[in-house]
Amino acid sequence: MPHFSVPSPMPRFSVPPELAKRPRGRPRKLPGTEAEGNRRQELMRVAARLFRQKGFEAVTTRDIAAAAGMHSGSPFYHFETKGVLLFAIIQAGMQAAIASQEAIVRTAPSSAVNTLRALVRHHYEVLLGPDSDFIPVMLYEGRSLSAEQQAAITELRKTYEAPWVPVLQTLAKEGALSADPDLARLMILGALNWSVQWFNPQGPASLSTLTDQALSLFLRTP
Amino acid sequence: MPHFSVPSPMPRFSVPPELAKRPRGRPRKLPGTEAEGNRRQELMRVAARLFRQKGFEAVTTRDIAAAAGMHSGSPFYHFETKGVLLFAIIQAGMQAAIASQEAIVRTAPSSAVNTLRALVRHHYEVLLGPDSDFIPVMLYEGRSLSAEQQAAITELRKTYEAPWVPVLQTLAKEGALSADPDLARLMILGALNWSVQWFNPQGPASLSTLTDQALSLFLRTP
DNA sequence: CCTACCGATCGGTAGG
DNA sequence: CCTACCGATCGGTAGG
Repeated sequence: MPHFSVPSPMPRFSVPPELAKRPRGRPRKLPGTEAEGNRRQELMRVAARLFRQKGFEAVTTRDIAAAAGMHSGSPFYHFETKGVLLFAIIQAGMQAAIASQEAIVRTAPSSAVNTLRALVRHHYEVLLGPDSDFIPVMLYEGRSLSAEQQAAITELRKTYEAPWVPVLQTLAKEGALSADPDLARLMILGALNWSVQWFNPQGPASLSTLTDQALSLFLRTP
Repeated sequence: MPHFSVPSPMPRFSVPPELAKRPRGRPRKLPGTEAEGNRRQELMRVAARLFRQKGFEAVTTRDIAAAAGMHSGSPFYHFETKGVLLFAIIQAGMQAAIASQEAIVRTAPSSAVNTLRALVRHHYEVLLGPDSDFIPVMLYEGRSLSAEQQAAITELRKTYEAPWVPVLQTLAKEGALSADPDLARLMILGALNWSVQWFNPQGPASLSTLTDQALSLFLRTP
């Protein structure tokens, strides 16, 4: 007699589909079930970190589940598909970045130069600051979204970039910026976004240094 | 009697491994078998286009085979693994870019500003010109390489960026560049590399326009 | 380079 | 959220 009894597998009959129907999937979120929202946000946090590190396609839903301390099927309780999870991350990241940027623009508009400085500094924070994986995921994994999802994110990007437009136009008029403001915006944001590829938080350059150097590079201050 | 005879499947016996051994895989390339090199390059070309469009992980070896007009197993006659194919693309792209850049630097060194202009223009060509998928694949898919492969590519990148260093140092000394030359290099290359994300060949801006605008943005020419 | 295949893995799901 | 599973697909391979 073996000490451990092997659990005899229940025979699985294939259930006729018409009898198998019953409501499934995520129940509507009840107000007050805070804990569920916490698990959802935890999933987004760990998934964003993995997506940033290895890329959306290279990360499996099992990786994500394990990183969140769940079993393999459980992420699908919170997100219908892996793609919906990616979209939730990117959308939340953009909404947060838009909100914090707006707060900054509202409180620091002494001059066009200083406004640009605040925008650049904030952008670096969003890209490179602690716990900031959502925007890098948008920048480098947005391609994996569906066309409709991409269109929605494009709208958020326009909203995010909107405050940059008048500032760069003003600087061009003042002679501090010597390029077409629209192209300058694309080039400046490109220079900043690329820092995700090489920035080392343990390195010598701080976000303040990067901001100062970027302003020096792009603007001619007399 | 059915009109079409169903091919009776040959029973497949599992062959004892010690009897199944015989030389397999890519035969050594004989000198003169030009056609084989052509197929290999064609595979690299179509794979690079697909990798750029959809990302390395999202492209299957079957996609690549179909795009090259082959059957699903045939790419593995030319490349041991999908990863080796990616590495071949990136390595070839870097070697070609280093060679063409060197030719440019050798023939146009009238001044530091003009040398930078030639470097920028050449870099745009490599990123956005016709049939130029290899470098964008390096920029955005290099993460899928193994650590050793990445180290090899990093060496090639250093070689590629080497001519930029003295030019930017000279411009800084001349007062035409107002930022640390090393950070400036990272930011300028970032601004250029990001153009892969938004540049539209059918749009209004030509590569010459981009080059002029970039120089105006980064340099203060009196 | 084709044919025919395999083991592993993956996103996702039924049912609880 | 767990258990137990499935169909599809994927990179890769033996043999020719």
